[in-house]
Amino acid sequence: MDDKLDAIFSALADPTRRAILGRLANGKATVAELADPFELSQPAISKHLKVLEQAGLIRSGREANSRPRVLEPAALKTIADWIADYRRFWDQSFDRLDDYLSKVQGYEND
Amino acid sequence: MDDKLDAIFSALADPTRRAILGRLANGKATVAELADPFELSQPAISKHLKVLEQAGLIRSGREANSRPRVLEPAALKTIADWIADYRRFWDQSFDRLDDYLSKVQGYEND
DNA sequence: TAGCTATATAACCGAATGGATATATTCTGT
DNA sequence: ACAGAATATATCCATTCGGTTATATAGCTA
Repeated sequence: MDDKLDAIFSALADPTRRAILGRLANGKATVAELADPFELSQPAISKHLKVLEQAGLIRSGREANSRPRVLEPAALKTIADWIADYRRFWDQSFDRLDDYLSKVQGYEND
Repeated sequence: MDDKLDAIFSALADPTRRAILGRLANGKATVAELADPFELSQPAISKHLKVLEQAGLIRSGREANSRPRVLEPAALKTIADWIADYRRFWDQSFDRLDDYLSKVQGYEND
């Protein structure tokens, strides 16, 4: 599971890959369509797509001549769930904020 | 802002660093305390801490001889907000799920 | 079958990453 | 002022990463 988080977070650490996901949020797209906005070679895009696919963030289809990609939301949920464990640290509605602030400001609490 | 996301996601892409954040969720800790669970050299831990700090995920304090670290929740919120834009893709309550599924399964929709 | 289109794979390169060991810095206590 | 503790910085090394160009593969169309 740690490996899964590693792969997802590091896939998301690249702005090109995040932009690709953004495009796929509008629906499936071919490699050429995904490459279009970037000044990168086609193989560079294919590499990014492979990273995203191995992280489980997208899937490849098959359609005539092309291999369209679609978003795979489960992987995004995986890290959303991970982050949710920290939500109390910024969201007042978890109302542990006071405890947290006392720690940050160095008032002893152990 | 893209740079900020790059730094945060890539800081989180390492299991040691995520474990350090997990420890800091229980309150501030010294470098020695943070290093304790790992079979890594002290400088290696200091490097990880620097990465976390430059991503804005933690802050350094000063206390007698030591430089305790505390969690900095704003950075986590930054990526939580980023992910929230995709929430509709897995959360039924956003009820665009049907649209999404039709795309995934390749039924034409453009 | 030949040629075109869409995409993948291979080989290579420089920069960045994650680790180590050795050394420097800073504060505490005597 | 000195010795020890806590931490940071410097240097080095192997590996990974993100890009390139060149080439291979697969499907479509004439």
